[in-house]
Amino acid sequence: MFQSRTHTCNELRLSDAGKTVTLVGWYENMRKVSKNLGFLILRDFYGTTQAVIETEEMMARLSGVNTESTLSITGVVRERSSKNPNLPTGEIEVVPTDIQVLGRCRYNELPFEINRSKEADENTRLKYRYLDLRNPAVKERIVLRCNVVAELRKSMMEHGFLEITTPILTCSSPEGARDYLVPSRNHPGKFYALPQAPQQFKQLLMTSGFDRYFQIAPCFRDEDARADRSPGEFYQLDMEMAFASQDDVFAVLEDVLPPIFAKYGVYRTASSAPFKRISYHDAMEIYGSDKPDLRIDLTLQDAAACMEGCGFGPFEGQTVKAVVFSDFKGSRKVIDKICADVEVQTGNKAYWFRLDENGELVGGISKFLADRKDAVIEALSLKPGDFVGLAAGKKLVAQKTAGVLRKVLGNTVEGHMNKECYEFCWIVDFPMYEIGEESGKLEFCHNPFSMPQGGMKDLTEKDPLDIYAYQYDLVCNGVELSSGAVRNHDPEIMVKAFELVGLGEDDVKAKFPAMYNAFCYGAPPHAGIAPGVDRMVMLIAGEESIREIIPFPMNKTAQDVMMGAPAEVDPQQLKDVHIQVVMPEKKEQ
RNA sequence: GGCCCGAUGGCUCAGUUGGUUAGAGCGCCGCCCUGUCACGGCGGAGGUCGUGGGUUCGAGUCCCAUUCGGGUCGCCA
Repeated sequence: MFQSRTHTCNELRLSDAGKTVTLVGWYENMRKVSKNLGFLILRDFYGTTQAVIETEEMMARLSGVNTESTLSITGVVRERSSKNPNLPTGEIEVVPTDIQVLGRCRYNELPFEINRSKEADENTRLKYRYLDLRNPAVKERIVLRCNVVAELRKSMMEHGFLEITTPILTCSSPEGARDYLVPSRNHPGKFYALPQAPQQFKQLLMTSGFDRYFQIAPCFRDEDARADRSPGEFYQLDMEMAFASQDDVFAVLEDVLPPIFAKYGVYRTASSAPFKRISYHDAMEIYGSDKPDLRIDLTLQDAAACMEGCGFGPFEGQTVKAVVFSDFKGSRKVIDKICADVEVQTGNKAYWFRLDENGELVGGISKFLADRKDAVIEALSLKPGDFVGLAAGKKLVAQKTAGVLRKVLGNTVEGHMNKECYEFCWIVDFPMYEIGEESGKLEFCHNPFSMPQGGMKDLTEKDPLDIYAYQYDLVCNGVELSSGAVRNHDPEIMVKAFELVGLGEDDVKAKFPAMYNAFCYGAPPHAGIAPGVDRMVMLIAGEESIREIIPFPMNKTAQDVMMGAPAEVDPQQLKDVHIQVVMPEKKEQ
């Protein structure tokens, strides 16, 4: 019969010498030194402990037992004659009197070596995720996630927020991402949708009088993945506050997040309150991004004026943005790599030149600037040793490309980035409306729930494109953690806001019936935000891929290669929910 | 859907302007080793080079198509 362990594999110390103990865990490996002497490493969740095999009998117990089998080892703790100071249990070893195999590993070759699984092909790791997770370095990320989530909960509760769960089966939202649909058995032809976010429910909770709500909320969106965006499902620290302003929301997160980042992060320092606030307009002008990495001290400058008429085709009649990098030490090879990276990430070219130590413009597009050297130096305030990166195009394109160039430069070349910290900032004052690129008509910039700054007055009097929303983003180290807003709780302002984009009261009622109706019964002003839990843990862990901090991630194409999802289902199941599958036509050759 | 990169033993990778029998490290198997700890030594097994065409006397290498994976743009209120 299975005998419970007396200690974990990270517990025994020199003071335990002489005790009889039982350890359980995975047979990691054996360093066999002779026929009857070997050092077996047993690993459990907590750590590893060495067992010394020094009798024929015990060696025979392990004959034919593959590594990664689970074992129970009972024996006496003994001081090692040669200690290993690098291990917590390195001063002792267990001399077995009994070894039982608890769960046999049937394969002597694994898809990858457990302790090196992070080097293996990602699809193989995901297929054998249960083996990948045996790797302490992989498992550690999941433990970290647990700790961070627990701290978030604790801190939110301490700030007076109540965790309230909201429905997973709800209805399709007419705005935003593609929904995941769930067919209804009892209501033929009708569908539930998985929530893209608990947005409307949390606003309804405010209307019901719950003053401070939060939830570690699962969110579902059927959109394509990125390195920092898992497909299908993700978690948000969703929160909402009644009778609250933008500043009230900021104050809570400025209090909650930095201590957790500093405690668990790979970097031990985080911005303290208040975080820097940057308007959307300024962020695009100065950083070329609405999610600037403030660890990089480079900024964008306008270069169109001093480049005008220089004869370089891509600059003609375009906005030109420059990033000046002082004391540039990169080689030509590095410059080419930077330009190539920018092109991959933006689809647009980056250009450059340098002001060398002798005060001459050299490299890149410098030959186009020969006739205006002094003017360029003055306009961009250049000093010898400066590198100038450039991007051109329509205003937004030039800004975004230069923004990526700024980021790549800062990350690649030493001198203008202090990596070892978490720099938070708020991006505020987003425009309420924009002219849609495809439609050419006025559209909501972000979401229609936000309160326009200036309220009804601005909606009726101002040019819609000059109206800002109480809409904000939380950014950390160049990663967008969250959007949030002061919500529009006034049905009249809501209808007016919709009228500007050609919709009316009927549309508001049709799209958000519960919320509209609820707001007609006396709603509190309220505001909220929903930072992405996965992205926060990713930043805290210092991981580049979001898959490293999710226990069972899907691959890029939203498949679970371990479980085999998505999968076909039994025809009867389809019949039950009144679904007929129409396969897409195959492409003609 | 567009663009970029990749695919070579179980894992990670090398493979020259196309050239004879496709290599290395780790892992695995066998033997040796009485204090290892990334143990060491000797030997061994294991590869239709993602798939299908093509060019060529000859293709891992060049061309075309295709599949899969990753990154990115679109998309993500």
